[in-house]
Amino acid sequence: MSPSSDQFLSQPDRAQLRSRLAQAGLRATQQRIVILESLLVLPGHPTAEQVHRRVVLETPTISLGTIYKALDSFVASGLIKRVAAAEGASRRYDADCSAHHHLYCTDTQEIIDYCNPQLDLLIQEFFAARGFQNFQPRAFSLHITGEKVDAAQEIKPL
Amino acid sequence: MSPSSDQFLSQPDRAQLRSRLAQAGLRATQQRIVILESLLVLPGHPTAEQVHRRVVLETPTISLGTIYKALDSFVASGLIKRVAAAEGASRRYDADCSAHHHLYCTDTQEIIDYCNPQLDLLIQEFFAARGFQNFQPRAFSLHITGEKVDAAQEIKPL
DNA sequence: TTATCTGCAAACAATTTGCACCCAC
DNA sequence: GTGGGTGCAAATTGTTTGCAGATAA
Repeated sequence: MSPSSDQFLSQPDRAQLRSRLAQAGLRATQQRIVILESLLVLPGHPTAEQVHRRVVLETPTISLGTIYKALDSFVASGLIKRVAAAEGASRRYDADCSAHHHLYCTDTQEIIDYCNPQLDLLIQEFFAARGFQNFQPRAFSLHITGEKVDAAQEIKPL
Repeated sequence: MSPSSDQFLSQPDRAQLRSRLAQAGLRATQQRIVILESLLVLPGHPTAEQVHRRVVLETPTISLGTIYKALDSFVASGLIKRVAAAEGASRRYDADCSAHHHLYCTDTQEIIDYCNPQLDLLIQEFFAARGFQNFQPRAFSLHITGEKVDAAQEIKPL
């Protein structure tokens, strides 16, 4: 996270968000800019409702339907992804499309990004050695369930 | 899979299903027995609808509501699990609660079980060496997306 | 200018709930 | 016998759709 702590739309600023939308071939409307910004800023991979709750603070007239339509078009263009989750009723989204893994906190329902290139390599090498019989893999992602703990607490091996 | 190919309820027979339900502390009703059997037999991790479609063949008066209630109680008791999925609108369930991974076929939407103790060990060792800072892991599961292919086709490394 | 997006409201789909009756323990 | 389960229908929740007016390119 970069500095600045005051108002909305500070660090991933409008110009950056605009170009991100443009690169994905999407029209950079006010609504989409704020929606994308919320996806980047909200922790734990938000639902449409959670995005809406944040976005109305800035753009009070925005409708939930617009959130759904924007999220659909973001996913269709590859700008964001739907997150695989076993819990909950609502769809959740991830603005980070680079390869990474997820930590599922059973207490808070948060889904936390976990990136570890060494682990990726380890798994890739494993599959290169003994791969699959009737399946062509394209990508993989590790889902680790557990609980968030204080920095102070001891963490036991799995 | 064991032999026999005639009618429903052959290999995981009623007695076994009964005791599985009993062990989970659930009443072994006719409906629950057939629902649990369908979960074990249907490929690719079914939705409530898919379970219902199979179960009505055997028990025509069973209602979709009963399927939902049964699935809820199965999950609550730990008999089955909800499956993490990024695609689709409906919840999907897994009757196998032992540690295993999933192959997500982007063509058929099937979710195929993948079990590999060597891989599990490799990942466990990796986390034992350099684990997490603020997260206590309890379990992990690898999600591999790709496509099913014929046995004949060549499979390329990821 | 014009194709696309937005906001609203209605429609839809998936899941849950309430309740009278039934059945496994 | 009785507490929990079933079936039905109605209610709720999450998401999609249709369309008239607004707006980015």
